[in-house]
Amino acid sequence: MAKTTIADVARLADVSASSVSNLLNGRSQRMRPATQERIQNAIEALGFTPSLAARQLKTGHSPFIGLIVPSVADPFFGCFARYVEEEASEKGYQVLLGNSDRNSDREKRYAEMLWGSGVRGIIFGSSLVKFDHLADLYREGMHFVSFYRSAHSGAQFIADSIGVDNIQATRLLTKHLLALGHRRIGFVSGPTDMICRLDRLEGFYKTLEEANISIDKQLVWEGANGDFGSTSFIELGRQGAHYLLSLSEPPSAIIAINDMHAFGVYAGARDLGVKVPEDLSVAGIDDIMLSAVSVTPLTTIKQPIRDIARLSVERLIDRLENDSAQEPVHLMLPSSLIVRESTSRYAGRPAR
Amino acid sequence: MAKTTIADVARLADVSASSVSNLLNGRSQRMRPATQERIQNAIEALGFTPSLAARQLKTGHSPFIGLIVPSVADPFFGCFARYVEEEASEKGYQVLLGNSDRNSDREKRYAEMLWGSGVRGIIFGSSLVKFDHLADLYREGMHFVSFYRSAHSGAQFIADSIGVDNIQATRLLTKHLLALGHRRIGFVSGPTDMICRLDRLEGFYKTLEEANISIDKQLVWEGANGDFGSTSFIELGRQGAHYLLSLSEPPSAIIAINDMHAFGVYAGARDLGVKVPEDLSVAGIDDIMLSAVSVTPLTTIKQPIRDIARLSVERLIDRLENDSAQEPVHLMLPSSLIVRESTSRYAGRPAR
DNA sequence: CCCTATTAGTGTAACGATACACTAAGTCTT
DNA sequence: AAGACTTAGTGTATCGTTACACTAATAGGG
Repeated sequence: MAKTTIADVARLADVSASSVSNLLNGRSQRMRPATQERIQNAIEALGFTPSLAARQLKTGHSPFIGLIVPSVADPFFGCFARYVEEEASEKGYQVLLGNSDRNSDREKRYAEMLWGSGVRGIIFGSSLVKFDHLADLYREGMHFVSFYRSAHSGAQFIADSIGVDNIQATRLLTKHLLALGHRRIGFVSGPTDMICRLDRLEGFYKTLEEANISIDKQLVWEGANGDFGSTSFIELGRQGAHYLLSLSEPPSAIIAINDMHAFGVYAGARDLGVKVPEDLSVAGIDDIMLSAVSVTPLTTIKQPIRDIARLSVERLIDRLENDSAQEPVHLMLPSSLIVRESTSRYAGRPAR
Repeated sequence: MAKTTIADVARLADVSASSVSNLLNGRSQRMRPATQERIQNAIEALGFTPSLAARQLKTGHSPFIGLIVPSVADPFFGCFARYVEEEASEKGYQVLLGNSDRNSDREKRYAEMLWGSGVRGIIFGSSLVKFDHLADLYREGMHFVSFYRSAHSGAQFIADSIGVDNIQATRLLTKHLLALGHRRIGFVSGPTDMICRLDRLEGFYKTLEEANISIDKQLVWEGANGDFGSTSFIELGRQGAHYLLSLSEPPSAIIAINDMHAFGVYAGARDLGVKVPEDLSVAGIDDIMLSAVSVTPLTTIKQPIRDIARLSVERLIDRLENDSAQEPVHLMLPSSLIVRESTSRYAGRPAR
């Protein structure tokens, strides 16, 4: 119960505390194998584990990284969090989890708590358009890796980012629906406070333009801004579907900003007796686990989430350990269209 | 960039470091309001945050709690993790996340890492039947709160537990199906290495017995034990459905060990052209967010997950802060049956 | 107006590990 | 055999905070 210290080990092994410390820190070439073994035995006999607090106080860094996601209850971010934790754990780091609800105040408060805890690197699962709330911490020396924050943001500083090309993602989706004959395509985006959403919307608009289809702003549902945090993505998707399907000229296909919203669109369509895919094609982005096995398997864009998680952790740890003042890194991984059963050829009539 | 310390604050406010420390630790009655304000201003001017490492080294405890779940990628545990984080954050604690895949070695390794990091309390989202791998840490002084570990376990020690009555849960479900006329009821449990699963199975058996229905062990699918960790709950549910629906006398209803498995059963039924609920009734346990809005909304047992999370955090922090050597606490919260559309009256024929 | 309480602070020794400069032997080299 | 070098360690100050024992000054009571 009373904590065993390096001094206890030293006493038992009949060496100085310095030698124990040397062994612990890989300077084992500085002692004879016999001494090494004696220390090793003492460590095991006492069940000694070094105090991270003391170590951190002395060395100035801790084996923790922060992970801030909108909500780990969302399957996409839950999955991301899992891979991040797995990768970090393999590299000897532990993950401190925070849920931001995409609220910049919460992000800031959380990041500051982490700084106080000695954490010097944070992975963000979301990228708010506004990033300046973290500028102070960045200047103090905090490192950030953001899931998809491309270089085009006008922030006061630029963090590393890793993700997919979101413009390309919706381009693939839009082209797919156009090829199926759809001409009135709805878009359920929710609040466009994140860069990835802005880009997804842009890919959608661009592709329509290129196909010479006039853009009807009515077909883009951004949701109510107020109650965002408390309402789940599913519920938002449902509201979006209700809105779009109640238009005087409803769309025959809907792209949702992500798969959870798409499931909400399923639910909304079902509420109104609209059948997917017969009456309405639906497509999402993310390819969460459920999308493949839902009763109507969802057409979507697969994000290489495991790779993104792995690379994010690698990037962050590299920054942490070789505090290289390199240029920020922006990686864009390929994403791919996965056609399942939720999209079908335009039946020549509106959804309802 | 250079860390500001309590001494910097003291210098600026023209007081001793002790006074700053006193203010920081709520002993503000020991100084005049004017002094207090001077210190406060200095803290803000310098953007000072105390070093947790130093504080921890001195006081011996850290504002961290561990959370170990099978996988945060699973929506149920993701949701649990979110509520735990929220509650902990409100109480000034931060959450260190670990994914165990329900592997006791991983649990142990993780718990030891946490101990080394100064963490003195862990919340477990799963309760392996075997618990002894944590006995050493328990003796050293680690506190555990487990999601549902009832008193009946024959472990070397007993931790606090909070959860629902799982026997009651499957009793409600089984009675519901019996009332709908089902007599051959399948059960997709997956590996029964967790206490909650054992109890759920027990509730199922007991209720059948009470109804004088002979138990056919064939109807209980426990899955392959080997590849467990890597296979998702959905995939397991699907395999279970394939197995049960291919029996010479298939069941007309299936209870799944949780909602994710139930979605897997949906998928498995769909693979074989079996319609839910017309041909097959399906019920789950958990009531995750998706269950209410899936294309066939799922009949399930609602777990008061938010309350469980809240109480778990409260319990743990109480143990941490008032190291009361009280008796272990075992709380059982009520759960309730939620009937949706995935269960229907027995049609008088087997599923296929 | 002296003695005792109270108020408003301060000084110092830890907490446990580490890095660096140091030393006392032993080993080469020529 | 003397000097240089290597090996195998050790001593000590330090990281930033806190708890506790301490003190100086003011206030109150008789």
